[in-house]
Amino acid sequence: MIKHSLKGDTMQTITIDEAPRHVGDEITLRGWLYNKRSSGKIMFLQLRDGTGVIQGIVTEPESPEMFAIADRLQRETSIIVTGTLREDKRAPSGCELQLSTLKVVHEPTEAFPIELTEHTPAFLMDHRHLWMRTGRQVPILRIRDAVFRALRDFFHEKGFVATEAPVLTGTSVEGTTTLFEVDYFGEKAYLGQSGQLYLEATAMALGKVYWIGPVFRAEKSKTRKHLTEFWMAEAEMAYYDHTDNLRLQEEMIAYVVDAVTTERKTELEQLKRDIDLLREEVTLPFPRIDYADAVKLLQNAGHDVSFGDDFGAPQEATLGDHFHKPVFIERFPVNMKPFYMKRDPQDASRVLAADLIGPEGYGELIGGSQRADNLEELIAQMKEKDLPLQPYEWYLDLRRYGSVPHSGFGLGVARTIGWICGISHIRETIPFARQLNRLYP
RNA sequence: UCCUCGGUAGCUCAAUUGGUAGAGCGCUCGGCUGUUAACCGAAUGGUUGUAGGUUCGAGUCCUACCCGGGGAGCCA
Repeated sequence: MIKHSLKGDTMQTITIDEAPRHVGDEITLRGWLYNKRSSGKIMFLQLRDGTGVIQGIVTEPESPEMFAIADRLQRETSIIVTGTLREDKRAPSGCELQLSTLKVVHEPTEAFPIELTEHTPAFLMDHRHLWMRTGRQVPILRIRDAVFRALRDFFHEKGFVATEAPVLTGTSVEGTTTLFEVDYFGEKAYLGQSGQLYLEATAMALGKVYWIGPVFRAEKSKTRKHLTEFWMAEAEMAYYDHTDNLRLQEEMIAYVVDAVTTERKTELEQLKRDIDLLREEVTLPFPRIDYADAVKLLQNAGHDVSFGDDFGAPQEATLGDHFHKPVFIERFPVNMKPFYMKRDPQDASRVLAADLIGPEGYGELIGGSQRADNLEELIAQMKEKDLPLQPYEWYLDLRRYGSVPHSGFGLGVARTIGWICGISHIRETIPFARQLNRLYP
């Protein structure tokens, strides 16, 4: 609400999501014409403003001039309307606006390209800047906002400090083949694919830290689960061991789902998401399964996997279906994972790492581990992977000056949003997806 | 990089064995006082992805290339 009369009577400007609280009031709405239907001398204007869609009514006998103007308006004309709100079962949203004034702000010069009927994904992605105004896209992006806010609230309540990792880096965490290279004043630099190493340093300064930021992977992946630029929520905690790490992760997921299903219930319903199922999936604790047991489970389910294999999409789907919940796969063989993970003291062939596999086929939501904190062990692990020590001297310093047990993880935000929304492709979870064949718009 | 499917009107798709390229939607016009992606009627709309080949004749068959969808691998 922008202006409020003390008498509560005239010309309040409200947003559409506030409409149910203003039934009987004369109000102003500012938005865009989403669609138009008419039957002879009565016209139904579907108005959207980013918070929702509401129906406006114009009839010819009562207001012939306004009817004539409304009659010629195309979809996505920007308009400001005033009128009286009233309940009506026949209206799509349960209430509607009897228009008293209609002001045209801008009329489109051409027909709006996004029709309300079917389009191909390629066409929609080419028109992403316009597609995002329509249908499911508005609720999805509002849920994205709620997910980000829930993550920040969670970390704040847990005493974490928000921090940042640099996007431009001179070294890579896991190989340069998947890095975007940029020219940095004649030197090679790369767009960061993880903030983890930097967050380890920051955690030694601040205790518990997190950042939510973009990371970049130059992988030529063409799947519903991959983007080349995506947002990760990464956390790093001093004095947290592997068990503490998993407990924090599951609490975070449950917190986010609880917050989003409460705050964005309307949007989830618009997406036809089964909210009860979603809430049931995140009851704590999440199952934990040893990597070796996961291999056996998959073998019994008919998968051709053996110890030492990474799990592909079909295997992840089987695990998700088996538990009907997010499930931690823990203690992977060392050769499957990067150099910085801590070896399991009980079995040096395994690392204290866990991936969180989402239910319903959404794949890996989180990858995390306890980090190697002993200098000699870390150097030995780097040598096993043929990594040069020099670029990592600053990282090794963290093990030279007051090293402590510490753990962390990275959450794929887009995949999490895709799972919460129940949509099949994560390109719809970000305003402007960057993919193998997609750099426009 | 590999597998697979596809490219025909602005959009989504059809077109029999190789034989006159069509429909729905959108835009435009007309009709309808409760529409729900409204409905009904009319009109508009084409270098069939590109290049070459076979043929009396190619959207259809052949070759090469380009672009895209889905999936795999890799990963979050």
